[in-house]
Amino acid sequence: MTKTLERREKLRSDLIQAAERMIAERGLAGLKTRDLAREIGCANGAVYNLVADVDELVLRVGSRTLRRLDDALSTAETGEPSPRETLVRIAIAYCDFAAENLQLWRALFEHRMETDKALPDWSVDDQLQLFRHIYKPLAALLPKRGAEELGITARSLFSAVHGMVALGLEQRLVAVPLPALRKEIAGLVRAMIDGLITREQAASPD
Amino acid sequence: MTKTLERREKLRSDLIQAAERMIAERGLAGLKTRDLAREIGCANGAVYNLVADVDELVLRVGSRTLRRLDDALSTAETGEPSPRETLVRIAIAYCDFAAENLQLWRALFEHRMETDKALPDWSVDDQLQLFRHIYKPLAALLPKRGAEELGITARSLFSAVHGMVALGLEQRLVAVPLPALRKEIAGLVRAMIDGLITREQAASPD
DNA sequence: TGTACATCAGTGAACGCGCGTTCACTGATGTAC
DNA sequence: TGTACATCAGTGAACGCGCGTTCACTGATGTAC
Repeated sequence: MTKTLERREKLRSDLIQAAERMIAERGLAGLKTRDLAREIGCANGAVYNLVADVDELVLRVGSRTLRRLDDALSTAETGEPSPRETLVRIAIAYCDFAAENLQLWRALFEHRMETDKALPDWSVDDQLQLFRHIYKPLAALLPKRGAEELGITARSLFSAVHGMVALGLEQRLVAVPLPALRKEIAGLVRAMIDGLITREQAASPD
Repeated sequence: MTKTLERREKLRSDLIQAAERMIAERGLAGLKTRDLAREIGCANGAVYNLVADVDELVLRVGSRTLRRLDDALSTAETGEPSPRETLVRIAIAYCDFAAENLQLWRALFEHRMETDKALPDWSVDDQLQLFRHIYKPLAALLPKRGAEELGITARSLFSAVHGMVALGLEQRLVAVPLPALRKEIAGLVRAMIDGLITREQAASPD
Protein backbone atom coordinates (compact mmCIF):
# COMPACT_ATOMS: atom_id res chain seq x y z
CA MET A 1 0.00 0.00 0.00
CA THR A 2 2.82 2.38 0.90
CA LYS A 3 4.39 1.41 -2.39
CA THR A 4 1.24 2.44 -4.21
CA LEU A 5 1.13 5.75 -2.38
CA GLU A 6 4.75 6.47 -3.10
CA ARG A 7 4.22 5.69 -6.74
CA ARG A 8 1.29 8.04 -6.78
CA GLU A 9 3.21 10.85 -5.13
CA LYS A 10 6.09 10.35 -7.50
CA LEU A 11 3.77 10.56 -10.47
CA ARG A 12 2.11 13.63 -9.04
CA SER A 13 5.41 15.35 -8.62
CA ASP A 14 6.40 14.31 -12.15
CA LEU A 15 3.19 15.81 -13.39
CA ILE A 16 3.82 19.18 -11.76
CA GLN A 17 7.37 19.27 -13.03
CA ALA A 18 6.26 18.36 -16.52
CA ALA A 19 3.67 21.13 -16.38
CA GLU A 20 6.36 23.54 -15.28
CA ARG A 21 8.60 22.56 -18.16
CA MET A 22 5.75 22.81 -20.60
CA ILE A 23 4.71 26.29 -19.49
CA ALA A 24 8.33 27.41 -19.57
CA GLU A 25 8.69 26.20 -23.14
CA ARG A 26 5.36 27.00 -24.69
CA GLY A 27 3.60 29.40 -22.38
CA LEU A 28 0.48 28.94 -20.33
CA ALA A 29 -1.69 28.45 -23.39
CA GLY A 30 0.59 25.60 -24.50
CA LEU A 31 -0.28 23.46 -21.50
CA LYS A 32 -2.32 20.42 -22.63
CA THR A 33 -3.39 17.47 -20.50
CA ARG A 34 -2.76 14.96 -23.27
CA ASP A 35 0.81 16.12 -23.73
CA LEU A 36 1.37 16.04 -20.00
CA ALA A 37 0.06 12.49 -19.78
CA ARG A 38 2.33 11.36 -22.60
CA GLU A 39 5.25 13.11 -20.94
CA ILE A 40 4.87 11.36 -17.60
CA GLY A 41 3.85 8.08 -19.20
CA CYS A 42 0.23 7.63 -18.25
CA ALA A 43 -3.16 7.92 -19.81
CA ASN A 44 -4.93 11.21 -20.31
CA GLY A 45 -7.56 10.40 -17.71
CA ALA A 46 -5.03 9.48 -15.03
CA VAL A 47 -4.09 13.13 -14.67
CA TYR A 48 -7.34 13.61 -12.81
CA ASN A 49 -6.29 11.09 -10.18
CA LEU A 50 -3.33 13.29 -9.36
CA VAL A 51 -4.88 16.71 -9.49
CA ALA A 52 -8.42 18.07 -9.40
CA ASP A 53 -8.18 20.01 -12.64
CA VAL A 54 -5.87 22.12 -14.76
CA ASP A 55 -6.43 25.17 -12.59
CA GLU A 56 -4.93 23.41 -9.62
CA LEU A 57 -2.00 22.32 -11.71
CA VAL A 58 -1.30 25.87 -12.84
CA LEU A 59 -1.48 27.12 -9.27
CA ARG A 60 0.95 24.44 -8.11
CA VAL A 61 3.41 25.49 -10.77
CA GLY A 62 2.81 29.11 -9.81
CA SER A 63 3.59 28.29 -6.22
CA ARG A 64 6.92 26.78 -7.23
CA THR A 65 7.71 29.83 -9.32
CA LEU A 66 6.90 32.18 -6.47
CA ARG A 67 9.14 30.20 -4.15
CA ARG A 68 12.04 30.37 -6.56
CA LEU A 69 11.44 34.07 -6.98
CA ASP A 70 11.45 34.44 -3.22
CA ASP A 71 14.82 32.70 -3.08
CA ALA A 72 16.24 34.92 -5.80
CA LEU A 73 15.17 38.04 -3.94
CA SER A 74 16.58 36.71 -0.67
CA THR A 75 19.91 36.12 -2.33
CA ALA A 76 19.89 39.63 -3.71
CA GLU A 77 19.46 41.05 -0.23
CA THR A 78 22.37 39.38 1.49
CA GLY A 79 25.47 41.41 2.24
CA GLU A 80 24.10 44.79 1.27
CA PRO A 81 23.99 47.09 4.29
CA SER A 82 22.27 50.13 2.76
CA PRO A 83 18.51 49.69 2.61
CA ARG A 84 18.33 51.93 -0.41
CA GLU A 85 20.72 49.79 -2.43
CA THR A 86 19.01 46.70 -1.10
CA LEU A 87 15.82 47.85 -2.75
CA VAL A 88 17.68 48.53 -5.97
CA ARG A 89 19.18 45.07 -5.90
CA ILE A 90 15.82 43.50 -5.25
CA ALA A 91 14.29 45.34 -8.16
CA ILE A 92 17.06 44.19 -10.47
CA ALA A 93 16.84 40.66 -9.17
CA TYR A 94 13.13 40.76 -9.95
CA CYS A 95 13.90 41.92 -13.46
CA ASP A 96 16.49 39.21 -13.96
CA PHE A 97 14.22 36.53 -12.61
CA ALA A 98 11.46 37.59 -14.97
CA ALA A 99 13.84 37.60 -17.92
CA GLU A 100 15.20 34.16 -17.09
CA ASN A 101 11.81 32.63 -16.36
CA LEU A 102 9.82 34.62 -18.83
CA GLN A 103 6.94 32.27 -19.50
CA LEU A 104 6.62 31.00 -15.95
CA TRP A 105 6.64 34.54 -14.66
CA ARG A 106 4.04 35.59 -17.19
CA ALA A 107 1.87 32.67 -16.21
CA LEU A 108 1.67 34.09 -12.70
CA PHE A 109 -0.20 37.09 -14.01
CA GLU A 110 -2.00 35.66 -17.02
CA HIS A 111 -3.77 32.97 -15.14
CA ARG A 112 -7.16 34.01 -13.87
CA MET A 113 -9.64 31.75 -12.16
CA GLU A 114 -13.29 31.79 -13.13
CA THR A 115 -14.85 34.56 -11.13
CA ASP A 116 -16.43 32.58 -8.30
CA LYS A 117 -13.69 30.14 -7.37
CA ALA A 118 -11.35 31.86 -4.94
CA LEU A 119 -7.59 31.38 -4.72
CA PRO A 120 -6.63 28.73 -2.16
CA ASP A 121 -4.88 30.03 0.96
CA TRP A 122 -1.49 28.56 0.23
CA SER A 123 -1.41 30.47 -3.04
CA VAL A 124 -2.31 33.78 -1.41
CA ASP A 125 0.32 33.22 1.26
CA ASP A 126 3.01 32.70 -1.35
CA GLN A 127 2.18 36.04 -2.85
CA LEU A 128 2.10 38.02 0.36
CA GLN A 129 5.48 36.62 1.36
CA LEU A 130 7.10 38.55 -1.44
CA PHE A 131 6.16 41.95 -0.10
CA ARG A 132 8.23 41.22 2.97
CA HIS A 133 11.37 41.79 0.90
CA ILE A 134 10.34 45.29 0.03
CA TYR A 135 8.70 46.14 3.30
CA LYS A 136 11.71 45.75 5.54
CA PRO A 137 14.20 48.07 3.81
CA LEU A 138 11.43 50.53 3.07
CA ALA A 139 10.57 50.71 6.77
CA ALA A 140 14.21 51.55 7.51
CA LEU A 141 14.16 54.36 4.96
CA LEU A 142 10.85 55.88 5.93
CA PRO A 143 10.80 55.64 9.71
CA LYS A 144 7.90 58.04 10.12
CA ARG A 145 5.41 55.97 8.23
CA GLY A 146 2.97 53.65 9.91
CA ALA A 147 2.66 50.00 9.08
CA GLU A 148 -0.38 50.31 6.87
CA GLU A 149 1.00 53.26 4.98
CA LEU A 150 4.25 51.40 4.47
CA GLY A 151 2.37 48.42 3.15
CA ILE A 152 0.68 50.57 0.54
CA THR A 153 3.94 52.21 -0.48
CA ALA A 154 5.63 48.83 -0.72
CA ARG A 155 2.87 47.71 -2.98
CA SER A 156 3.17 50.79 -5.14
CA LEU A 157 6.90 50.41 -5.43
CA PHE A 158 6.51 46.80 -6.44
CA SER A 159 3.82 47.67 -8.97
CA ALA A 160 5.97 50.35 -10.53
CA VAL A 161 8.95 48.05 -10.94
CA HIS A 162 6.71 45.27 -12.16
CA GLY A 163 5.32 47.59 -14.80
CA MET A 164 8.77 48.49 -16.04
CA VAL A 165 9.76 44.85 -16.24
CA ALA A 166 6.51 43.76 -17.85
CA LEU A 167 6.50 46.35 -20.62
CA GLY A 168 10.27 46.13 -20.98
CA LEU A 169 10.24 42.42 -21.62
CA GLU A 170 7.13 42.62 -23.75
CA GLN A 171 9.05 43.99 -26.73
CA ARG A 172 5.76 45.05 -28.14
CA LEU A 173 7.06 48.29 -29.50
CA VAL A 174 10.74 48.92 -29.21
CA ALA A 175 12.79 46.06 -27.86
CA VAL A 176 14.78 47.25 -24.89
CA PRO A 177 17.98 45.27 -24.40
CA LEU A 178 18.17 43.72 -20.93
CA PRO A 179 21.20 45.68 -19.64
CA ALA A 180 19.53 48.95 -20.58
CA LEU A 181 16.39 47.83 -18.82
CA ARG A 182 18.28 46.96 -15.65
CA LYS A 183 19.94 50.35 -15.71
CA GLU A 184 16.63 52.11 -16.19
CA ILE A 185 15.09 50.23 -13.32
CA ALA A 186 17.99 50.99 -11.01
CA GLY A 187 17.80 54.65 -11.92
CA LEU A 188 14.09 54.96 -11.43
CA VAL A 189 14.08 53.04 -8.16
CA ARG A 190 16.77 55.31 -6.76
CA ALA A 191 14.84 58.31 -7.96
CA MET A 192 11.64 57.05 -6.37
CA ILE A 193 13.33 56.33 -3.07
CA ASP A 194 15.17 59.64 -2.95
CA GLY A 195 11.95 61.40 -3.80
CA LEU A 196 10.04 59.54 -1.13
CA ILE A 197 12.63 60.37 1.50
CA THR A 198 12.83 64.03 0.50
CA ARG A 199 9.09 64.33 0.56
CA GLU A 200 8.84 62.64 3.92
CA GLN A 201 11.38 65.07 5.37
CA ALA A 202 9.74 68.05 3.72
CA ALA A 203 6.35 67.04 5.09
CA SER A 204 7.44 67.30 8.72
CA PRO A 205 10.93 68.69 9.17
CA ASP A 206 12.54 68.13 12.58
CA MET B 1 -23.76 51.63 -56.26
CA THR B 2 -22.91 54.49 -53.92
CA LYS B 3 -25.94 53.46 -51.90
CA THR B 4 -24.54 49.95 -51.58
CA LEU B 5 -21.18 51.28 -50.51
CA GLU B 6 -22.71 53.58 -47.95
CA ARG B 7 -24.76 50.74 -46.58
CA ARG B 8 -21.65 48.66 -46.32
CA GLU B 9 -19.69 51.35 -44.54
CA LYS B 10 -22.53 51.93 -42.15
CA LEU B 11 -22.66 48.24 -41.33
CA ARG B 12 -18.92 48.14 -40.91
CA SER B 13 -18.99 51.00 -38.48
CA ASP B 14 -21.90 49.36 -36.64
CA LEU B 15 -19.83 46.23 -36.38
CA ILE B 16 -16.88 47.98 -34.81
CA GLN B 17 -19.08 49.83 -32.36
CA ALA B 18 -20.86 46.63 -31.42
CA ALA B 19 -17.51 44.97 -30.86
CA GLU B 20 -16.47 47.86 -28.67
CA ARG B 21 -19.61 47.56 -26.59
CA MET B 22 -19.21 43.83 -26.30
CA ILE B 23 -15.60 44.03 -25.13
CA ALA B 24 -16.53 46.76 -22.66
CA GLU B 25 -19.27 44.58 -21.22
CA ARG B 26 -17.81 41.11 -21.30
CA GLY B 27 -14.11 41.47 -21.88
CA LEU B 28 -11.98 40.48 -24.84
CA ALA B 29 -12.75 36.81 -24.36
CA GLY B 30 -16.47 37.59 -24.54
CA LEU B 31 -16.26 38.79 -28.14
CA LYS B 32 -18.08 36.31 -30.42
CA THR B 33 -18.78 36.73 -34.13
CA ARG B 34 -22.25 35.20 -33.87
CA ASP B 35 -23.29 37.65 -31.18
CA LEU B 36 -21.89 40.53 -33.18
CA ALA B 37 -23.81 39.46 -36.27
CA ARG B 38 -27.05 39.23 -34.30
CA GLU B 39 -26.35 42.63 -32.77
CA ILE B 40 -25.92 44.42 -36.09
CA GLY B 41 -28.62 42.39 -37.79
CA CYS B 42 -26.80 40.29 -40.32
CA ALA B 43 -25.69 36.73 -40.77
CA ASN B 44 -22.65 35.29 -39.11
CA GLY B 45 -20.78 34.98 -42.39
CA ALA B 46 -21.41 38.58 -43.41
CA VAL B 47 -18.98 39.76 -40.77
CA TYR B 48 -16.21 38.59 -43.04
CA ASN B 49 -17.34 40.92 -45.77
CA LEU B 50 -16.74 43.83 -43.42
CA VAL B 51 -13.52 42.81 -41.80
CA ALA B 52 -10.78 40.31 -42.60
CA ASP B 53 -10.95 38.49 -39.29
CA VAL B 54 -11.47 38.95 -35.57
CA ASP B 55 -7.91 40.16 -35.09
CA GLU B 56 -8.55 43.14 -37.30
CA LEU B 57 -11.74 43.88 -35.43
CA VAL B 58 -9.95 43.89 -32.10
CA LEU B 59 -7.27 46.19 -33.46
CA ARG B 60 -9.88 48.61 -34.79
CA VAL B 61 -11.51 48.76 -31.38
CA GLY B 62 -8.08 49.18 -29.82
CA SER B 63 -7.39 52.07 -32.12
CA ARG B 64 -10.58 53.80 -30.98
CA THR B 65 -9.66 53.20 -27.36
CA LEU B 66 -6.20 54.65 -27.86
CA ARG B 67 -7.67 57.72 -29.49
CA ARG B 68 -10.05 58.31 -26.61
CA LEU B 69 -7.21 57.82 -24.20
CA ASP B 70 -5.19 60.34 -26.15
CA ASP B 71 -8.02 62.83 -25.84
CA ALA B 72 -8.31 62.23 -22.11
CA LEU B 73 -4.62 62.88 -21.63
CA SER B 74 -4.75 66.01 -23.77
CA THR B 75 -7.57 67.35 -21.64
CA ALA B 76 -5.58 66.65 -18.50
CA GLU B 77 -2.69 68.72 -19.81
CA THR B 78 -4.53 71.92 -20.59
CA GLY B 79 -4.14 74.87 -18.27
CA GLU B 80 -1.44 73.44 -16.08
CA PRO B 81 1.74 75.51 -16.34
CA SER B 82 4.09 73.38 -14.23
CA PRO B 83 5.51 70.47 -16.17
CA ARG B 84 5.86 68.48 -12.98
CA GLU B 85 2.19 68.78 -12.12
CA THR B 86 1.31 68.18 -15.75
CA LEU B 87 2.93 64.78 -15.48
CA VAL B 88 1.05 64.08 -12.28
CA ARG B 89 -2.22 65.03 -13.93
CA ILE B 90 -1.48 62.86 -16.91
CA ALA B 91 -0.74 59.91 -14.69
CA ILE B 92 -3.98 60.36 -12.81
CA ALA B 93 -5.90 60.83 -16.03
CA TYR B 94 -4.41 57.55 -17.22
CA CYS B 95 -5.54 55.87 -14.03
CA ASP B 96 -9.04 57.30 -14.33
CA PHE B 97 -9.34 56.32 -17.96
CA ALA B 98 -8.31 52.77 -17.15
CA ALA B 99 -10.80 52.58 -14.32
CA GLU B 100 -13.64 53.94 -16.44
CA ASN B 101 -12.80 51.78 -19.46
CA LEU B 102 -11.52 48.79 -17.61
CA GLN B 103 -12.21 46.05 -20.12
CA LEU B 104 -11.35 48.09 -23.19
CA TRP B 105 -8.13 49.21 -21.58
CA ARG B 106 -7.26 45.64 -20.61
CA ALA B 107 -7.96 44.49 -24.13
CA LEU B 108 -5.17 46.76 -25.36
CA PHE B 109 -2.64 44.69 -23.45
CA GLU B 110 -4.25 41.25 -23.47
CA HIS B 111 -4.53 41.01 -27.19
CA ARG B 112 -1.57 39.37 -28.80
CA MET B 113 -1.29 38.46 -32.46
CA GLU B 114 0.05 35.11 -33.52
CA THR B 115 3.79 35.47 -33.59
CA ASP B 116 4.37 35.99 -37.30
CA LYS B 117 1.68 38.53 -38.19
CA ALA B 118 3.00 41.99 -37.37
CA LEU B 119 0.95 44.91 -36.12
CA PRO B 120 -0.27 47.18 -38.94
CA ASP B 121 1.33 50.61 -39.09
CA TRP B 122 -1.74 52.57 -38.10
CA SER B 123 -1.89 50.61 -34.88
CA VAL B 124 1.77 51.21 -34.03
CA ASP B 125 1.34 54.92 -34.76
CA ASP B 126 -1.56 55.17 -32.35
CA GLN B 127 0.62 53.79 -29.61
CA LEU B 128 3.63 55.99 -30.20
CA GLN B 129 1.43 59.08 -30.17
CA LEU B 130 0.79 58.56 -26.48
CA PHE B 131 4.38 58.97 -25.45
CA ARG B 132 4.28 62.49 -26.78
CA HIS B 133 2.24 63.49 -23.72
CA ILE B 134 4.94 62.38 -21.36
CA TYR B 135 7.88 63.37 -23.47
CA LYS B 136 7.18 67.08 -23.65
CA PRO B 137 6.93 67.94 -19.94
CA LEU B 138 9.73 65.55 -19.17
CA ALA B 139 12.00 67.37 -21.59
CA ALA B 140 11.24 70.62 -19.79
CA LEU B 141 12.17 69.09 -16.45
CA LEU B 142 15.34 67.36 -17.56
CA PRO B 143 16.96 69.82 -19.93
CA LYS B 144 20.32 68.09 -19.94
CA ARG B 145 19.09 64.83 -21.36
CA GLY B 146 19.30 63.98 -25.02
CA ALA B 147 16.32 62.96 -27.11
CA GLU B 148 16.98 59.25 -27.00
CA GLU B 149 17.65 59.21 -23.29
CA LEU B 150 14.46 61.18 -22.71
CA GLY B 151 12.54 58.70 -24.80
CA ILE B 152 13.72 55.86 -22.62
CA THR B 153 12.92 57.72 -19.42
CA ALA B 154 9.47 58.61 -20.75
CA ARG B 155 8.90 54.97 -21.46
CA SER B 156 10.04 53.97 -17.98
CA LEU B 157 7.84 56.54 -16.35
CA PHE B 158 4.88 55.34 -18.34
CA SER B 159 5.65 51.72 -17.50
CA ALA B 160 5.87 52.47 -13.81
CA VAL B 161 2.55 54.27 -13.73
CA HIS B 162 1.00 51.61 -15.91
CA GLY B 163 2.16 48.96 -13.47
CA MET B 164 0.60 50.77 -10.54
CA VAL B 165 -2.67 51.14 -12.38
CA ALA B 166 -2.68 47.58 -13.65
CA LEU B 167 -2.03 45.90 -10.32
CA GLY B 168 -4.15 48.46 -8.50
CA LEU B 169 -7.22 47.76 -10.62
CA GLU B 170 -6.57 44.05 -10.70
CA GLN B 171 -7.80 43.60 -7.14
CA ARG B 172 -6.06 40.28 -7.12
CA LEU B 173 -4.92 40.58 -3.56
CA VAL B 174 -6.10 43.56 -1.62
CA ALA B 175 -8.60 45.76 -3.36
CA VAL B 176 -7.30 49.32 -3.38
CA PRO B 177 -10.07 51.88 -3.52
CA LEU B 178 -9.73 54.22 -6.47
CA PRO B 179 -9.13 57.46 -4.53
CA ALA B 180 -6.32 55.80 -2.58
CA LEU B 181 -4.83 54.55 -5.82
CA ARG B 182 -4.90 58.00 -7.35
CA LYS B 183 -3.21 59.44 -4.31
CA GLU B 184 -0.54 56.75 -4.39
CA ILE B 185 0.14 57.42 -8.03
CA ALA B 186 0.38 61.15 -7.55
CA GLY B 187 2.79 60.64 -4.67
CA LEU B 188 5.01 58.20 -6.48
CA VAL B 189 5.11 60.25 -9.68
CA ARG B 190 6.15 63.33 -7.74
CA ALA B 191 8.77 61.28 -5.94
CA MET B 192 10.10 59.89 -9.18
CA ILE B 193 10.29 63.28 -10.84
CA ASP B 194 11.92 64.94 -7.85
CA GLY B 195 14.37 62.10 -7.66
CA LEU B 196 15.16 62.32 -11.36
CA ILE B 197 15.77 66.04 -11.14
CA THR B 198 17.93 65.75 -8.03
CA ARG B 199 19.96 63.03 -9.61
CA GLU B 200 20.40 64.98 -12.82
CA GLN B 201 21.67 67.99 -10.89
CA ALA B 202 23.91 65.85 -8.71
CA ALA B 203 25.42 64.17 -11.76
CA SER B 204 26.78 67.41 -13.21
CA PRO B 205 26.37 70.42 -10.96
CA ASP B 206 26.74 73.80 -12.61
C1' DT C 1 2.27 -20.40 1.09
C1' DG C 2 -1.97 -20.43 -1.63
C1' DT C 3 -6.59 -19.06 -3.14
C1' DA C 4 -10.71 -16.06 -3.62
C1' DC C 5 -12.04 -11.63 -3.47
C1' DA C 6 -12.07 -6.42 -3.19
C1' DT C 7 -10.18 -2.17 -4.26
C1' DC C 8 -8.87 1.36 -6.99
C1' DA C 9 -5.04 3.16 -10.02
C1' DG C 10 -4.87 3.44 -14.67
C1' DT C 11 -7.04 3.24 -19.51
C1' DG C 12 -8.42 5.64 -23.65
C1' DA C 13 -12.58 6.27 -26.22
C1' DA C 14 -16.17 9.36 -26.25
C1' DC C 15 -18.74 13.40 -24.63
C1' DG C 16 -19.65 18.13 -24.88
C1' DC C 17 -18.85 22.58 -25.78
C1' DG C 18 -17.21 26.49 -28.07
C1' DC C 19 -16.23 29.01 -31.93
C1' DG C 20 -13.65 31.10 -36.05
C1' DT C 21 -14.02 30.50 -40.74
C1' DT C 22 -15.61 28.74 -45.21
C1' DC C 23 -18.69 27.96 -48.98
C1' DA C 24 -22.40 26.77 -52.10
C1' DC C 25 -26.31 29.15 -52.74
C1' DT C 26 -30.06 33.30 -53.12
C1' DG C 27 -31.81 37.31 -54.21
C1' DA C 28 -31.47 42.18 -54.36
C1' DT C 29 -29.08 45.88 -56.81
C1' DG C 30 -27.02 47.84 -60.62
C1' DT C 31 -25.70 47.77 -65.66
C1' DA C 32 -26.15 47.31 -70.72
C1' DC C 33 -28.82 47.68 -74.53
C1' DT D 1 -39.10 52.84 -69.60
C1' DG D 2 -38.44 47.93 -69.98
C1' DT D 3 -35.95 43.52 -70.27
C1' DA D 4 -32.02 40.31 -69.81
C1' DC D 5 -28.07 39.66 -67.51
C1' DA D 6 -24.13 40.13 -64.17
C1' DT D 7 -22.40 41.13 -59.85
C1' DC D 8 -21.79 40.54 -55.27
C1' DA D 9 -23.72 41.46 -50.55
C1' DG D 10 -25.80 38.52 -47.57
C1' DT D 11 -27.17 33.71 -45.84
C1' DG D 12 -26.67 30.13 -42.44
C1' DA D 13 -25.46 25.35 -42.42
C1' DA D 14 -21.45 22.84 -42.05
C1' DC D 15 -16.47 22.26 -41.49
C1' DG D 16 -12.62 21.72 -38.62
C1' DC D 17 -10.11 22.01 -34.78
C1' DG D 18 -9.03 21.98 -30.09
C1' DC D 19 -9.38 20.35 -25.69
C1' DG D 20 -10.93 19.66 -20.67
C1' DT D 21 -13.36 16.26 -18.45
C1' DT D 22 -15.99 11.98 -17.75
C1' DC D 23 -16.84 7.15 -17.49
C1' DA D 24 -17.41 2.21 -18.15
C1' DC D 25 -14.02 -0.95 -18.08
C1' DT D 26 -9.33 -3.76 -16.91
C1' DG D 27 -5.97 -5.55 -14.46
C1' DA D 28 -2.54 -5.08 -11.06
C1' DT D 29 -2.02 -4.74 -6.07
C1' DG D 30 -3.28 -5.65 -1.57
C1' DT D 31 -6.26 -8.14 1.91
C1' DA D 32 -8.68 -11.94 4.34
C1' DC D 33 -8.75 -16.45 5.51
